[in-house]
Amino acid sequence: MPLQKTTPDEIIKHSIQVFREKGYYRTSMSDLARSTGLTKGVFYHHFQSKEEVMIKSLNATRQWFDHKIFSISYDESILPEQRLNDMMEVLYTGFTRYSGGCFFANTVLETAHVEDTFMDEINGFFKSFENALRNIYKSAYMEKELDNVIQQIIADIEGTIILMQLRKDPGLLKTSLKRAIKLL
Amino acid sequence: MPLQKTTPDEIIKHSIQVFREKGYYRTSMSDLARSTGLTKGVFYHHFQSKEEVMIKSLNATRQWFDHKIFSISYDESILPEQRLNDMMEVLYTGFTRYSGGCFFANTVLETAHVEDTFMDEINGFFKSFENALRNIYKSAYMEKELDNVIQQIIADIEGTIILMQLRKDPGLLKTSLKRAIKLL
DNA sequence: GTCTATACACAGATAGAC
DNA sequence: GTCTATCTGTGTATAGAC
Repeated sequence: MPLQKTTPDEIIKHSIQVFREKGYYRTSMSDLARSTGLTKGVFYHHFQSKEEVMIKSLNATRQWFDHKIFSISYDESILPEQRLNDMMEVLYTGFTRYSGGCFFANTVLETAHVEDTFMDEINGFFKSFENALRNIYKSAYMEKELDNVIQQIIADIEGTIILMQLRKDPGLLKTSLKRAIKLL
Repeated sequence: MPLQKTTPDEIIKHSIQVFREKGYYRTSMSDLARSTGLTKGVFYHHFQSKEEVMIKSLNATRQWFDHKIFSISYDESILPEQRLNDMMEVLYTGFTRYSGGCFFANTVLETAHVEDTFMDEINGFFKSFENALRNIYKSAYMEKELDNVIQQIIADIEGTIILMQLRKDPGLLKTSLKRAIKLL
């Protein structure tokens, strides 16, 4: 079994960070290759196109959110209030530990009016986000009002992530997440 | 007095729309020229660089918001509730009449981690937005809570504009603006 | 003033030496 | 597998004919 210096997973991990910061169009294949210490030639040995790297980056990020964050919502052994607290805590880390804000929001704004190549992955993320919140807030709101509250929370968080990057102040996100907790 | 086929104002007006939809980096000088029916050569006769066109586009948009929307907040001859209603009505139009969402939010996410060329214009817009809201909500909230409410409203609106473009449903923005009105 | 041609850099992607 | 060289397209920007 031969040793492999660079696994696809490792390349994707670095690519995610570059895409998050620079965006899809502004990121070049050289940028992606360099971020893992590879040359373009080697990089193209692992992936066929920039589009493929992007889709796999979005998908890996989506899976990370599903497993590490949204899954908390469905752990019935814990009280809803505590689940929400835990989820918001990890959400904060997910959006601030590395720079670049929300990978999916960035990609919507960048590509929505140019191509719909990435819409499936993006829609999947926001559906999961919605469902996770819905599962927690459903006990506190009637069906009609529930949609509105979920919408408000996600909008507040995503909007705050914009302001956070503008002001370079992660503290803003903390207060946004507190507003969400207050709504339960 | 010679007739001029294309005024700088007209070029900027078209450029704004292209930038809003495609983003700064994805937009080429050919795109900008074509949007006003000019060739690249003529276009470069009017503007020196893409950066210059972008800054003038942001600035013109900022002035439009100042004059047409934010100014409503300071018209003391009208009741605060009515001023807020009017402002939200025009805000809705400003963000939905043409596609591309919020020019400034788009540009923050696209450029914030690449260059700070446009940060002055962007910061100016959000400061004006904040001040206009502050002037209306100041009577309803104590200084400490006021900041939080303003932050929440802007984040809600900007976040909703993302979701609106994802779902292609302008109705979402209507409900977001209603939430803002409810907070007064 | 307007258009054509073009310089130059860099993008995505491929070929082929080692 | 890794690297270098290269193809092809397109980007920003400029020069110069008309």
